[in-house]
Amino acid sequence: MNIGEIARRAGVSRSTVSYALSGKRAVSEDTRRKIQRVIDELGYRPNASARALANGRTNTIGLVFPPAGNHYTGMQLDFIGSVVEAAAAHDYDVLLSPSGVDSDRSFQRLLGERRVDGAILMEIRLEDDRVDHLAALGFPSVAIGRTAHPEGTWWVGLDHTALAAACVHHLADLGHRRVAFVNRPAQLLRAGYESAHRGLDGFTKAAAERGLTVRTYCCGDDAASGQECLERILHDDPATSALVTLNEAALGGLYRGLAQAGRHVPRDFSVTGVVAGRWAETVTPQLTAADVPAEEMGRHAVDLLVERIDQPDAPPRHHLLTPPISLRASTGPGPGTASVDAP
Amino acid sequence: MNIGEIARRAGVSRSTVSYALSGKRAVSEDTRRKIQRVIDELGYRPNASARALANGRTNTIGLVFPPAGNHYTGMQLDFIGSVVEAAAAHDYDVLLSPSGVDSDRSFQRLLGERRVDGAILMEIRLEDDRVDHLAALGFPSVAIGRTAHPEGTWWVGLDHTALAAACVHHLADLGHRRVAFVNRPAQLLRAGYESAHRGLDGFTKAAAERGLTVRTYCCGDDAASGQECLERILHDDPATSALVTLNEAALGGLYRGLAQAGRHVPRDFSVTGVVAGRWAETVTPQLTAADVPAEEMGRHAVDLLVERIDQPDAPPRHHLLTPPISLRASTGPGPGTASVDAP
DNA sequence: CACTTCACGCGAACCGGTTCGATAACTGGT
DNA sequence: ACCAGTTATCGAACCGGTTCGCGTGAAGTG
Repeated sequence: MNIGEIARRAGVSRSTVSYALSGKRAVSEDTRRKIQRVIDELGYRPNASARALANGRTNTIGLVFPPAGNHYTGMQLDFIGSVVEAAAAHDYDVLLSPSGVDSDRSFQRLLGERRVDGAILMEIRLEDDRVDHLAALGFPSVAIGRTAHPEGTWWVGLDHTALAAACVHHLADLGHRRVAFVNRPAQLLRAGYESAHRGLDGFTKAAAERGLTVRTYCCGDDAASGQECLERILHDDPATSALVTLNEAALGGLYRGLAQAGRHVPRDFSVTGVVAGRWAETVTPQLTAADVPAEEMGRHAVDLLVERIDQPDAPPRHHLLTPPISLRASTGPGPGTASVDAP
Repeated sequence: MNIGEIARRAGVSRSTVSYALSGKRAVSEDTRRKIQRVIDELGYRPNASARALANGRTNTIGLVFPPAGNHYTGMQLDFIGSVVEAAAAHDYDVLLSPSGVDSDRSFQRLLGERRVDGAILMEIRLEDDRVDHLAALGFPSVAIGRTAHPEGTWWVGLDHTALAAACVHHLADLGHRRVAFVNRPAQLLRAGYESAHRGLDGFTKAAAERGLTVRTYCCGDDAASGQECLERILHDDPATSALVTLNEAALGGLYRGLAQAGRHVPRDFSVTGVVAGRWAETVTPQLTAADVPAEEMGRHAVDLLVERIDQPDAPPRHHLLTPPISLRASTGPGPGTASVDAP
C-alpha cells in the first residue's frame, strides 16, 4: 500500500505515479487513468510522514494554548473550534500544544522537531518570550493578542483598551459614578497578560476622564471566586453601582453574589464587560457586553498564518478588532438618575 | 542541523549518533559525551517526520471531535484539555480532527495518510459507522461513549441510563409527580447519539417505574432554545414541577425561562440533570446534577488508547463511569409535599 | 601465543514519498 | 531522410532518521 506497490500494479515507475498525483509534470491520459484505477481499487493514500519529510512541509499548524491548570473559558473553546475549521479549509491539520509549566519542552517538540509549519499563540503577554523566541528564529507564527512592541510581528488581537473604555463610557453615560473592575486572576496580571493589562489600562484612563470613582479587583477564573469578589466589592464600597469584567468564567459567580446581596440587575446594579456573545446570552439577565468575536479571530489567525507560511518574506500583517457593545439587559440607569418611569 | 551534521562534527557515523540518542546499543561514555556536547551546542532535535517515517510511529493521537456547527459545551472543552494533558504525559501530541459534514475526508487524512497512531472518537452514536470502520481496520481507537454493541471495542463512557434514572429517583423522592426531560437537539437524537438515547431511555423507564407523568423535549444547544423549550414545557403542562436535562448549553436558557415564568428555583420548580461540575456551579441557584467527570474520562481514554497502541493484541477494555449526583441548590420538595417550613 | 569473546563503531539498506536529469518515442518542417 | 522540439516515462538521488550485519581492536582464556 505504498507508492511503489501502486507503480508496480499499474506497470509504471514510482515517479510517474507521483507526477500523476501531483500534476507537476504531464502524464498521458491513458496512464493517469490506469494509475487512478489501481489507486481506487486499493484505497491508496500517500503517507503523510514521508511526504512531509520529502518536501519539508507537514501541513500542520500548532495551536499553543494555555495550560489546563487555568480554567478554559468559552471564548477559548469557540476560538479553538474556528481555528480547526479554518485550517481544514486551507488543508491544514491542527496540533494542540499545551504551553504548560514546561513550555520549553512543548515548544521544542513543535518547532525543534519540525512537527508544524507554523504556530498560533494564545494568551499573549506584554513581554512574551515565546513571541520573541519565534521572531528570532523567523518561524512563522501569529499571536492572539499583541505584545508591548508588536511592530514587525504578526498578530490578531482585540483592542482591550478601547473595549474597556467603551464599557466605562457606557456606564458613565447611564449615570454611574462608582464602578468596579473585575480583572483576570492576579497571577495572570502579574505575569503580564495582555488582555488583563490593556483592559485595566483602558478602564482606568476612561474612568479618570469621566471622573468616576473606581476600584479594581483581580478574580479567579471560576464561579466561586466571582461570588467572593463581588462580596469584596460591596464590602469595600457599598455604594458601587456597576462593574466591568473581563472575566468570563467568573460572570456566573458575580451574578450570584449580586443576587445574594439583594441587588437586582439592572435596577440596582449594572454589569458589563468583554465576553463571548454566546456566553453573554447564557446568563440572566443577558449581559450587555462587547462580544468577543472568537470565530472571526480564529479565521483571521489561520489566514494570516497560512499567508505567512506560503510567503516567508511577506511584510508583517495584523488585525485589531474592536467589536461594538451589544446592548442586552444587564445595564440600566445609575443611582440618582432621573428615569422615565420614575415618579 | 540534521543527524549527519552532528555526526560529522562529532567525528562519528550517523548510526552512532542515533544509537547514542536512543540507547538501543551500547556507546562508549567518551563518544556519547562528545556527541552530546555537539548536540547541546547546536540545539539539535531529531526531525519528527523522518523519525515517524523510519519507525512507523508518529507519536500523535487524533481527537475526532464534533463539527463546529454544533455549539461546543463546557464538558467538551474540559475533555479536550484533559486529553491533551494526558497525552503529553505519555509523550504524545494531539491532532484535532473535525468530524464535520465530510467526515470521510478527515478520516482519510488521519488514518489513510497515517498522521496518527490512534484516535479518540467523541460524540458516539448507537450505530456508529466510524467505530465499525475502525474496528474493521483494526486501527487503535477509543470511543467516548458506547455503541449499541460495544462488545469487543475499546471505550470509556458515562452510564447515561443510570444517571438519568438517578435524576428521576431524586425528583420522585422529593415528591415531584410531573417531570419534563430536556434532551439534546432533535437532529442529534435522530442521528442516534448515544447520550441522547440512553439518557432518554433511563429517564423514561425510571419515570414509569415511579409512576410519574412525563413529557420529553428536544432542545437546541443554546440559551435561546432553552428558554423557548421551557416555555413549551409550561405551556404543554403548567403543572410540571421539575425537569431533568442533558443539555448543558441550554441550561442558562431554561433558568431564564423559569425566571420569566415567575417560577422560583427550587421553591416552585426543581432542575437537575447531567452537566459538567464546573458549569453546574456557574448558574444560580447552583445545579444539583450528576457531574460529568470530563477530566477523568479524558485521562482514561488516553491511557486506554496508549495501552492499545503499545500492545495491539490486548483484549478490549473499557470504563463505564457513574458519577453520583452532587446535591446543590436547584432541587427541592415537590408541590403538595408537607415541608418543614410549611404553615 | 593462538583463540574466543566482547565492546564499539561503521557502512549500507530501508522507511515512502518528491524531484531532477536523461532517454526514448513521436511530431512537424525542410 | 534528417534534425529540432515536444511529450511521456524512467532511474537515481535525496529528505533525515533507524536498524541490521560486519569488522576491528582490546580484553580474557587455556
